[in-house]
Amino acid sequence: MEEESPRSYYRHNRLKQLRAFCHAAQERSISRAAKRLGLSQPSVSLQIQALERELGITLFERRGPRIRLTPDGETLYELAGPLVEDIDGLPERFAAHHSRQQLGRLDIAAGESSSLYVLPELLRAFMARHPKVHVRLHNLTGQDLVTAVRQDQVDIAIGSSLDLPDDVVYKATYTYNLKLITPRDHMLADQDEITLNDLGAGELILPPRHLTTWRLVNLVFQQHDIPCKVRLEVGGWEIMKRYVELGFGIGIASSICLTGEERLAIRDLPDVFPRRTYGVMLRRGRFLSPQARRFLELMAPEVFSEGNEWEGGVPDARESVLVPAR
Amino acid sequence: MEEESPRSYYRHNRLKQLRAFCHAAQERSISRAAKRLGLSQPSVSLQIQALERELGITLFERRGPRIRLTPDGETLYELAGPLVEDIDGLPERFAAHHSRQQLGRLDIAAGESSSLYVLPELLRAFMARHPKVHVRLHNLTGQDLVTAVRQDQVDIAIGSSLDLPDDVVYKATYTYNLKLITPRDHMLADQDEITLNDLGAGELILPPRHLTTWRLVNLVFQQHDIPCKVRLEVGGWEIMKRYVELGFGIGIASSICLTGEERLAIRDLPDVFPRRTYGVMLRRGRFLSPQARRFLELMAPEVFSEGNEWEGGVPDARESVLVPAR
DNA sequence: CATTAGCTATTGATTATTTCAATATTAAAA
DNA sequence: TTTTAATATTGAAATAATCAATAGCTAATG
Repeated sequence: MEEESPRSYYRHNRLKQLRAFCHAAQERSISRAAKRLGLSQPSVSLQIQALERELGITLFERRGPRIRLTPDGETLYELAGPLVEDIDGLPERFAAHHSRQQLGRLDIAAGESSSLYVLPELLRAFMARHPKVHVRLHNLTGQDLVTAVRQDQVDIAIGSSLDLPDDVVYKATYTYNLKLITPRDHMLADQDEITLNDLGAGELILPPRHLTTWRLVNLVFQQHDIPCKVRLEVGGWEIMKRYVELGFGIGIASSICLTGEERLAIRDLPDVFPRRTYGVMLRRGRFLSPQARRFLELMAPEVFSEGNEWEGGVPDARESVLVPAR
Repeated sequence: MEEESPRSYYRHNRLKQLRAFCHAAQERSISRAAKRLGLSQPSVSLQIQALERELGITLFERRGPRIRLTPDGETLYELAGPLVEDIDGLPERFAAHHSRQQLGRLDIAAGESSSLYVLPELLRAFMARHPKVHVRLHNLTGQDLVTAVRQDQVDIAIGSSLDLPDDVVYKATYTYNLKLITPRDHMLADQDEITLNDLGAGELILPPRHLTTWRLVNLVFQQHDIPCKVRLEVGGWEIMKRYVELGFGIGIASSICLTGEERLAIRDLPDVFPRRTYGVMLRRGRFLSPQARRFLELMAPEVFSEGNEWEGGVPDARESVLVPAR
């Protein structure tokens, strides 16, 4: 009786059969069930017969114009009734799930500077507005950021990166300059013009190699063929500022990490240093969760507004990180 | 976009769509899903497309030869996955439910005499064999017994009834005589022949009017046009026996309730009293639960054996209660 | 006891849906 | 760039669902 191929196992429209059966069981009448289902009576009758034939059981006593559930029918109704209701109510339940967008998770990858200086304000606003979203902030740097985005380990990444693969989109949202920081009593603090040579002359304190700034600074010196003596490589911006204050040397830092409370002299750098941007990295073509979309709207409404090219679609524009934003 | 008629609401094969979707989500591949389902790749692809169209959402990112679930897709998979599995596993779960026949309920309606003298032995055996069946013994009499059977309030009824409607089948399983019971020192205890007139002469104690015996006795006296003086009507067999012992009169009782331990004289009645039968009442055409079928097999194997006309079918034979069984 | 009312089953033609083979298209990998 | 391996599309064929008409059944009614 039972065939083997998977094809035959899923045969016919089992749901339609069960629906016909369940409604008939509830109404205690095939005709009424047909009316409720918007079908003809023979249609419902045949569905139930097919179900009985395929299951090899009798579901209804049929004594002329009356039908009654058999014990088997009762059993099946108990099993199938909830399932049919659940499936037929699926669109509504889905919509409900979808509409309370407060729920869910948001995974953000960010570098140290983003985490320290860019995100706090943003996250405060976002979490206030979406108190039930569970946010996870992953600390990654450089290429790991890109990898996390490519492999869907996070919804979005915040940071700046020099070279991006084709399938990652970058949207710059903040622009910052690199600044020279020196002790207040340093020679360069009052000097009119500052040249690359002044910087390369020594005493330079740089952030760790895996940060974009390190690579950027190195790139500039190489392009201008100017040697660059580095005194110290430190583990982060706050540490660099501290060592500059203490007179260990001069540093090049993103203006983003300068709050104005430091006891430092802050000077512009020569124009050869490009402006840096911080922005969002997304896997190209990624469908964003509602939470992620909300976050992006909050972060840069003019770029990620509801209903623009991001809406459920494939982001297409690319921007070089080395080109100033706007 | 959404139509209103119930017809359009249940349209297409929603289950097939969800099945295609869920398998594709698990396999992360439409082709592999198709293979598992025994379908062609375009078939599954089209099912998923239809589902997306009808739900108005995108379930998969499609970037060339790769697909990934969108957030909406993940949500739907969480909702629909279990449902699809449940429905596709329904035949197995049904079979499982069906095979552990120990479970379930058995509703028996019975009169006082059946409950007191016929059923205990039967129920002990049945309950020992089917320890998990929940048995409910309903105490009803006369027409209520019939009503309960007709309205499916009980699975079966045990008792004897004088007139049965067409849609109730009666199967006699035990035959009993009516007996005359008197005090041991009563005049009739030693009399050779006992006539109707002897009985009607007075001192008769009868059971309550709603019992079959009462109607039967009355019928016999009426048919023979013999007056019958009743001294006392009591509430049950045990009570009647007690009052006869105490010398209040003589009684007519079913032999079924005479255990032999009574301090009574027991005499046969004139032949004009028909033999009574106790038996099973069933609604004609009723599909019996496995429990009920087991009980009947136990009660009268020769009548209700596995695989005879009762097997899921319509019992057809009728028997008059006034015709001696066998 | 025949009749009616109300329901279900059956049938055959019709319609809608699903399916497949062949083919086009796509994007990543070689 | 070509290859590869996946999905999308298409149009025709197979399959399943549907309906109108009708037959059959039972219980209730006069």
